[in-house]
Amino acid sequence: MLRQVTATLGSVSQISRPVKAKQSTGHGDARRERWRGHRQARRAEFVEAAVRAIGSCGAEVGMDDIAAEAGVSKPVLYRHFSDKSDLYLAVGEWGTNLLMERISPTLRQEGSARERIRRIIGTYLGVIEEYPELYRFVVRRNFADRPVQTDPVTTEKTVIANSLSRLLGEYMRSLELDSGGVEAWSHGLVGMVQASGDWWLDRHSMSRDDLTEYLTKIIWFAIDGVLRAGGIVIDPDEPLEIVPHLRVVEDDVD
Amino acid sequence: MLRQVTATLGSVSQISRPVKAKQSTGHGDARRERWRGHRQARRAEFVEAAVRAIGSCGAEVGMDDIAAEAGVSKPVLYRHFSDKSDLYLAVGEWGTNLLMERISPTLRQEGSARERIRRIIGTYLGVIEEYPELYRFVVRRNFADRPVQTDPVTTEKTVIANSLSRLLGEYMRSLELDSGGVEAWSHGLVGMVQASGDWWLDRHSMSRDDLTEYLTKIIWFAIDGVLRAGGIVIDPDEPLEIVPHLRVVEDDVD
DNA sequence: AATTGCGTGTTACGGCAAGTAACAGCTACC
DNA sequence: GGTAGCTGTTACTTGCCGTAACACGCAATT
Repeated sequence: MLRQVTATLGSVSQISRPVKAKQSTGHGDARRERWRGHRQARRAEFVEAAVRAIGSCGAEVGMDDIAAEAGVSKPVLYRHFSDKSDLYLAVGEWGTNLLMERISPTLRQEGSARERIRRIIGTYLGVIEEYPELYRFVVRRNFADRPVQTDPVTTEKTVIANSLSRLLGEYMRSLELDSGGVEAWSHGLVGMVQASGDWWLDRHSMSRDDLTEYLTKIIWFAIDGVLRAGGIVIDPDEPLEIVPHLRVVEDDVD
Repeated sequence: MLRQVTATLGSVSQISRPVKAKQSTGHGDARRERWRGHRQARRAEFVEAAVRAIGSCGAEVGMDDIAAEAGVSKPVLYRHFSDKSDLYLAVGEWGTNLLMERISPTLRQEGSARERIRRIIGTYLGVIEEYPELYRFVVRRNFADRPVQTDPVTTEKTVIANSLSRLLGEYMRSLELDSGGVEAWSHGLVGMVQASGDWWLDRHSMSRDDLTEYLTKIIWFAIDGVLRAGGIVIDPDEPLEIVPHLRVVEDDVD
């Protein structure tokens, strides 16, 4: 199960730090080429180890812990990750990937607008409930030393919010509505779900289904309001004719 | 200006770490009592120094920087703050306090529901725009070493969300609606505004007024939807008859 | 077959920032 | 005067990220 997800991680990693196409750099050497796949596999393996270490040690793992979990010593880790942030970022990608792998199929299923929202939120809450320590690790970021732009969570949240932006933007434009607020709304909605999940994870004062229902309700109202303001009324329980397709990271490559 | 805000900080600090009422503990000594006010003043002074240091050094200030800014050496700092988190928490409180000091008066003004929402959001965005480094410092938390419950931002966000909960809860109950989702919604809305602000601060891809307008719009739609679902319709531009009063931290003391 | 490139791995160290002795002086209560 | 509680210092320890230096293995080149 984990393996399947990780299998796709290599390509994702390429996105953040694209592999230099080093074929024919003077002394064209087949050796570097030969190892490339292996290096990716190794990286993924270490990311998995990190995920396991986070699960056992909690969100405050050190590099030594992760190295130990992977069964190697620290310098080995640093051959594959430039620094802690790099690894953390990879872990974040792993999490995003897992989340997307679970959300995508629900989007391909039939369902009304509200039902789709419900499934996305339910899936999200399910994931953070399943990996609470990983979630904390990713979300409670500790990168005071790094520039803001490279911050893992910001990056991951941005990825998700951007997907949502594209989705909403398409809808809005296809309905010929002003899409000026779409980006802000996307980031806002993502933040809303994240914050609620954060709070819920700490307190657990209601069931997951209840929270899912409450969030679905308010988000639907928000979207419905925007549509109504544009003169469009959609029945929340009618199947959607426009089927959305999430494009997560692939579009960002080229 | 800053001084005014800080003047109230002493009492806020008491909330998080209540001063042991040590009068008449065997050897009732007037000396401790005499210094108490002084210690609070000192703490506040250091918090201000920290805020200044954050402004100049950026969010990744060290304790040495702060000590230098305050014109003392590090151990002095540690006489007033048990550790870094303690100081950070105090800085967070300072920020929350500033925010609340600015929001409160706008709530006492007349205005429709939508206008009130707009003012709160606009004020919030104004504050984080005015203190971007401070904001990053507080929000991009780095406390992997501390238990989750004592996390500064969580604490501060919870404070705000709780105020909102009380506010919304009162409304809902006075309108005889189900208030079960109020807490989740509050945390969600706070997170939504925070996330949007975060994104906006990084990108600055639209004016503050535009973002305020977009957020106001979607939040109003959300609230309006909840009310309509309960059979209540409120004109967003009519003055509110039920005037809210924010009670921020005072209620948490006893 | 020998060399060379790129991977594997180790132990031990450097460096930076948080936090802590240990020490010394000042003021006001008792 | 003695002492409690503050003022302040320099110099240290600790912990963790990250690195230097060194050794081995395998396959491609020569």
